[in-house]
Amino acid sequence: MSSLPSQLAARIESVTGVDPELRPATKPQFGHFQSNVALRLAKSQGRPPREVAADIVAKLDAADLVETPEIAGPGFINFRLRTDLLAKVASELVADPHAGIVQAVNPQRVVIDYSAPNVAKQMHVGHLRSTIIGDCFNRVLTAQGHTVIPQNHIGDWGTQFGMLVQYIVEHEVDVSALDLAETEQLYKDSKKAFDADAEFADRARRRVVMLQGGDPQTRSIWTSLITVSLAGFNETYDRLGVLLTDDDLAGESTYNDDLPRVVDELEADGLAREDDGALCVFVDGEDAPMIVRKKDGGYGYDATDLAAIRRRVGALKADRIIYVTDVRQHHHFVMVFTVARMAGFLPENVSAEHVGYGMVLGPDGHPFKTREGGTVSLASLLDAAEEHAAPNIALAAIKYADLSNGLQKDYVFDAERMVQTTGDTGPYLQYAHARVSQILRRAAAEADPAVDPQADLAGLDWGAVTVLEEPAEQQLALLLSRFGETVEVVAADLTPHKLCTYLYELAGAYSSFYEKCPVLKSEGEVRASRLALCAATRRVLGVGLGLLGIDAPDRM
RNA sequence: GCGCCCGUGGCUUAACGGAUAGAGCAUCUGACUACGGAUCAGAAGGUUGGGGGUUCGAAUCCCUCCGGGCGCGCCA
Repeated sequence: MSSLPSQLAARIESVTGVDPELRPATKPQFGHFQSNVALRLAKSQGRPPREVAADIVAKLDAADLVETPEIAGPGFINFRLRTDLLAKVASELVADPHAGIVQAVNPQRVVIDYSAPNVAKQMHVGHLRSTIIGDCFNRVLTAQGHTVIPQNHIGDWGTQFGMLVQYIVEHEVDVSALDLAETEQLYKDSKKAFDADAEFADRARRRVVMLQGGDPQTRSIWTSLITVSLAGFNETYDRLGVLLTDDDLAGESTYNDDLPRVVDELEADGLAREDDGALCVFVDGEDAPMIVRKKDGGYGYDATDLAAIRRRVGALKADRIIYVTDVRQHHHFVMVFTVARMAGFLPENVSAEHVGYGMVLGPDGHPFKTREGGTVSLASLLDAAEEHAAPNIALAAIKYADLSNGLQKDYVFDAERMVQTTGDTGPYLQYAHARVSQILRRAAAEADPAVDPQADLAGLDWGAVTVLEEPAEQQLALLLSRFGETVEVVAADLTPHKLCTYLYELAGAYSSFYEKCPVLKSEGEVRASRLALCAATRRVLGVGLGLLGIDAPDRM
């Protein structure tokens, strides 16, 4: 069942022949939805816009959906949904297993590449965004009925491991006894040795060859590093409350064996050729080539990403691939997608999108660094927020702050502002959810004193919304009806901030309703209807916050 | 040098070519024997960086200038 505006839009289009571009009304006096279709058609028809509009309204068959449309201003057509329809939609939200989220007609297999921390290093600010954003996409697309295949492309391969393993061998370190912070220190020490000591650097390079060749001792140490790292990552994922598990791991090393074959194919197809010692793919319109094999015979991340695409399309059977990395890599992915298309790794019917996000900035407005100039660990950010609020609220604050603005913009990490419970913040939404839960809890207890106050409120039967007399009730019902269409847009455009805006408006509409329309103190049908409206609000707020990866507490 | 992104009230920010540019914070007024005031109602605050152009209509599209960020062959 499609959303109300898409049903209405279809009816209008059957009259006009073109997309009516139905949009939520910009102002309450313009009704619920507006269309500018008459303005656009006026020119080609050579008639006054208002006349065209009147013609459309006369031919439109939608009395079961909307009141008589109004023609306003230069020729806009304003629509107001029937109140009984709004009541019906709101009533159905509570029992609907999908809470109004429209299920995909053609479910896809969607690969989402996100998080991607580096082995032997703690997760830092940069990983916060990738992890939170990717987690949100995962939840939204899953809720629509798609099969999401998360891919955690961890940095577990490359020259740095030669350096690190060599250092560990020479200093006889027992990796299994270390935690992630300690391996990160080892990494820094080995880097220092690598830069300062040419002989060590040579030994490190030979160690890379041993790693790739499968030398048992080297592999054993490498495996230990991964084990220690995963323990650290999983601790962070657990704290962040994200869906990633070890099943989603597909690090760079995964593709190691594919690289020669991938590159050979490119060369055989005539796409790749040697230039200045390196094997390159030149792309029209790009001044620099993609280097698929380095001068020294090694492979870089271009080759790895091509191999990953090939596997995601082939073995994982992806219909859509989404990459969540920082915006600076945008051009890299444009190149990878282009070359993958040229090589046939990425067929036309599989889409590939790069979602770039901006940087997290420190209080000074510059990229977040510690006082010593090092990277800020993700854990320390969580600690900072928890100084101001309980863990589940602090986490909501961080996630909401991260998701509520356009993704590609940088933002300043300001813990105190994020945890504010007033205004456009995560805790404000949680508060609205807690307040609506309180009303339902009290109503349940009044109806049956034996009811467990901790009972699952969603499991109770709250009846139907039958009365929408007050403007505040109508506005709340209208917003509830828009949940499905909002999720559709967010899933298509990968724009979580639109879901944030929606939920904030919903929480605001509920707060206004809460002030103007007593629920428990009202009587009879009005009381029953308002309780049902509360139940629907609680459900949509809860499910909506869940799509953002944010906890919706019944009390706080 | 080439390319991409950005510039919206004091601050943070929304707006898929449409009506009077919409919010939040901060500021100022109101509303508490309260369904949890962790709230609500309201006020004030904007020539959307400047200048041209296209359009019935531009924050949005095009040109140009100014300011800021990022990326440009063997790091990922």
